[in-house]
Amino acid sequence: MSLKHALLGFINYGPMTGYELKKFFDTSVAHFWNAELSQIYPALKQLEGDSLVEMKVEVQEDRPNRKVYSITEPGRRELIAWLAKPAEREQVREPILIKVFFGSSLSKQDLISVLQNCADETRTAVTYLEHAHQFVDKFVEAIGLQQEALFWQLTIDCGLKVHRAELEWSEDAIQKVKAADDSIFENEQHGYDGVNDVRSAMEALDRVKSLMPGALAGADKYLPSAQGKPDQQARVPTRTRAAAR
Amino acid sequence: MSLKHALLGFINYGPMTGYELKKFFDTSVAHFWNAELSQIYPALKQLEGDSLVEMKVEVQEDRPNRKVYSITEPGRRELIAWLAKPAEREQVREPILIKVFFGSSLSKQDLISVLQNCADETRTAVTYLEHAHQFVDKFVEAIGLQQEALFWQLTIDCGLKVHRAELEWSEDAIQKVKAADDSIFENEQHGYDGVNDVRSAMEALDRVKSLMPGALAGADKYLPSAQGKPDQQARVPTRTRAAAR
DNA sequence: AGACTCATGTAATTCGTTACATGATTCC
DNA sequence: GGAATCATGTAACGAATTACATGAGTCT
Repeated sequence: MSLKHALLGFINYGPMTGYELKKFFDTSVAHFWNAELSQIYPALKQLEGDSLVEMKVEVQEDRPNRKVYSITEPGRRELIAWLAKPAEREQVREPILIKVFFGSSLSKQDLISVLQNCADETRTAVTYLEHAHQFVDKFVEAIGLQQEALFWQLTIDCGLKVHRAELEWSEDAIQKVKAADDSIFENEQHGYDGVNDVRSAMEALDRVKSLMPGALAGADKYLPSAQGKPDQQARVPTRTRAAAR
Repeated sequence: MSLKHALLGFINYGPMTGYELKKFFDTSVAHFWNAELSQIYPALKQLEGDSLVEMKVEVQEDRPNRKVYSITEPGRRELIAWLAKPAEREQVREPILIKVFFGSSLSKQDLISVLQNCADETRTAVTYLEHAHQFVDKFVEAIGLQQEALFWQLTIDCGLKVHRAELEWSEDAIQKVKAADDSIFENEQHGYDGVNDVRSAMEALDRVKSLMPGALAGADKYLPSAQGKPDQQARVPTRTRAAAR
């Protein structure tokens, strides 16, 4: 679980409270990780239960008491062990791509609007990250932690490259959609009973798979969902489903 | 919720069962959406409850009965309305970037290994998507659905661009880490009580924010977590915390 | 007066994964 | 004989979001 380790990482900078952790999240790793206070507080309790952090109550008169968490030796060891392990890949989920995938059901104009909106939002993200770069420069100078700059900037570099690629794609996609023949849009969906069609599509799928042996072999490595499953052999079914028609 | 609409999208191609839907997911949108059968079956029930799809049991002797779902008119309307709406942005979560962000706690070699692993996995993903491109070409030809090719290929284009950008970044990052001074690694963390340090860092944060008015103004638009919240004014606190030391 | 800061949480709900359960048939 | 295909699910768990709750103090 990444959240707990991210918390450990921040607490390793110095003892702090849940409230402060939230602030650090929002101003430093917000572009690749978010955490709500309602998630941070229970997570801290669990870390404490596992003896990875220690808590001290700091009594305040004018304000609510603070619970200051500091890292323990086992906590530091756990953090470093986790950091050195290969990173898990999260399953990608892109609603925009679902919309594009089923784009033939939309009018050309509606699809372009959806893509335009995506491009605009991505552009905002890129602008944000460009500022973030300068922000980090000034911040590390202000607190004298120049040795952290490389690592922090690298995370921004990643976001910038990826978002610029996405922006490029969406602008490109708009051009391709504009250039496309009108006939492929607002696809009238056929009302037939479909059993034959879906089954024959499935057979075609199997046939193409067998024509491209190993073509999709990367899937089980690439997709987190298929990890560990053996490389299954694609083949044409012997009992042809056409007999059922 | 995207899953239900993705299911609607597939069922709109023609009536099919949950089991078949899973196959379509795995061979066509797996690179940007995954769904387990245990999630698909209840989702179909809900869609049926909302009258967006209809179910017919197809009795089979040699195999378990099939529940074939077909889309209804309200279902088609709901699908098209959803497709035309601007796409939600999912919160990005990148464990690899957490590791890089706290990279100063690792040895140079350990950080390079983590990045190397990331690069290798990303390369596999790129190769997979390159094959997927050809796969779609052959498949649309086999079933005579050339009019869908553009939309399907666009989703692969997006994955390719984004993953190539990520690959470029990770190779770049490896070079930068290799070139970095050894002294910035295996950062010995200070055991002091930290209250002053974290608080002064927080003050520095506020100061830099006020030096760059509007620099991080994009955050609330860019980050899904902060959407809708008003553009808050960054300012230097008047009651200086230094008094508390 | 109203909003925001500081500071803590709990509860409900959604979304998704993993594990468990069944059972005939068919492939190697 | 063992694995996989076909075909349906349920149950438990984990991660994350949203809503709710409290309450003094400070800023505009």
